[in-house]
Amino acid sequence: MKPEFSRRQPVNETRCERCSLHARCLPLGLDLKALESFDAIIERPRPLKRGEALVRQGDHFESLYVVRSGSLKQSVAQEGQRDQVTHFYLPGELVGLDGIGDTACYGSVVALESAFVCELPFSRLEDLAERLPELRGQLYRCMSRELRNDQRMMCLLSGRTADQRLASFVLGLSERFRARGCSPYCYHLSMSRSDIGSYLGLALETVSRVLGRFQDQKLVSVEGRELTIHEHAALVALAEEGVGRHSGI
Amino acid sequence: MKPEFSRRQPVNETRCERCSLHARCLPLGLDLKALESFDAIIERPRPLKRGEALVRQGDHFESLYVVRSGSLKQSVAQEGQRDQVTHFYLPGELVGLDGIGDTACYGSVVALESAFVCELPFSRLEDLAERLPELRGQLYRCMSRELRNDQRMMCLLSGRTADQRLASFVLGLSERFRARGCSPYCYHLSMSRSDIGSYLGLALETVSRVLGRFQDQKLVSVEGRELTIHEHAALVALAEEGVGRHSGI
DNA sequence: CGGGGCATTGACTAGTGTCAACGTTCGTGG
DNA sequence: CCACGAACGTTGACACTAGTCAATGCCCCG
Repeated sequence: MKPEFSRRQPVNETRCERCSLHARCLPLGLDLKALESFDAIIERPRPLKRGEALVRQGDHFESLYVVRSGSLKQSVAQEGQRDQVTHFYLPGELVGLDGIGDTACYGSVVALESAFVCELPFSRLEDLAERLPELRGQLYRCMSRELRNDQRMMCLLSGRTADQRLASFVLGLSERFRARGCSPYCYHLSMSRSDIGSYLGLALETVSRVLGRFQDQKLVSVEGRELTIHEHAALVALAEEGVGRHSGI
Repeated sequence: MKPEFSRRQPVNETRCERCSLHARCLPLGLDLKALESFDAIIERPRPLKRGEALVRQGDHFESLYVVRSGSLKQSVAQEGQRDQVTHFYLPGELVGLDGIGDTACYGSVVALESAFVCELPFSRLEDLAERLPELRGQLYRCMSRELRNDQRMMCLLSGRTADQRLASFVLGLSERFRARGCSPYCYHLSMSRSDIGSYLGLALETVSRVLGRFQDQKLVSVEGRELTIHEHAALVALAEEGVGRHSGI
């Protein structure tokens, strides 16, 4: 019988060395000795319940976090405007990079379901990076990758139709699940339609309608939050289709 | 008579020590000795003519660049879709952070007018950062700041009306000019309406119409590419107004 | 002087947002 | 264990923002 993560003492389970996310996590490429030093600065994982906040907008920035299990969303509150969801985080992803060098955290990060995270106090991470060139490189790479992701998102938001946005979203999650060894064709949406809408710049009603349409067209099946992809290629074609908004070719 | 930058031998003019952008540039906070090491790795500035490319999408990533004068835009070409403008760069700003850790440059960067840039070969910058903790910190801070900017942009694109986007855009440029010691109330737009539209996720006709409306409302004057802000406060109010799209409060 | 890029303006319309009503699921507490 | 309420999701009707297409004018450069 496989021991269930949340039932066991988390302390031992979280040694990086033994962590199943090792291959996709920040310390990628560190040798064993370096990995141990890295391991030593991790604050032992914090369990979060659905809806619980990991950081709140405006909190003093102190740490990065890596998702170990579960999923989270980042959202920013603006001037009497509805909260805007800016990121979803899956296991192995790094939370908080946008707070570096700023006093306060840019947005709130909230668990979408039960989750565990590892905390990396940034000052200790910086000290360690001084001695470990590999770690430094990894940090740069992570931030840069995030910059590229954000830019892809900007392109998505400014140039594409609702259908294209949702196709990209569904495919993006699929890819991220695949990379984690989960099924890329059948997965669970831990976020609400409203979260998806906020993230994609659409009304939640539009999200619902477009997913319904995708289902009618047999591209996917959606049952509540369970999503199955039937026509991957068609979704890709849709997402990349030349005729977005202000297309002009 | 003030010597004009572009007429003099650029080699001497570009010593960081003497550079007027010193206070807003990457080596901020380095002591004199460190500054000299930093100076030593800079490839001497490249002049660019309007429309000339600094990097092309897909080029092998090798260097970061700092704008010394003039302005540039980054744009990414996607699958048979019109190019999408993702950034405008003003003097002192760092170009290319999104290429770190990737083999290829994410987008093309093109001069919007005559411009000079300093080239920082990344491998040499990394070596130097090993010895200079201050420089490391600056790099992190720059990347993180860019992450925050991109996120602000994502919020703008996904939640706000055309009027709000343009108000934010005009104010954002104003702020950036102010920080550089230029007039925040009267400045030159080096980009076309089409570039602005692409950047803001609007049709160029919409940009033109909204700027026209702002002018009718006496918020700004626009004559070609010369822009004057008359009612700063009103623009701020407009940009922050709670009723964007899918507002719901 | 002519041409090409850029900007403006108008007419029309498609795509989404908004509002509203209703259905479904889940969790809580009696 | 069941009943209730709240949160979430779906669907329809309608309105309106912003995109598209098209015509025209302006300005700079060769």
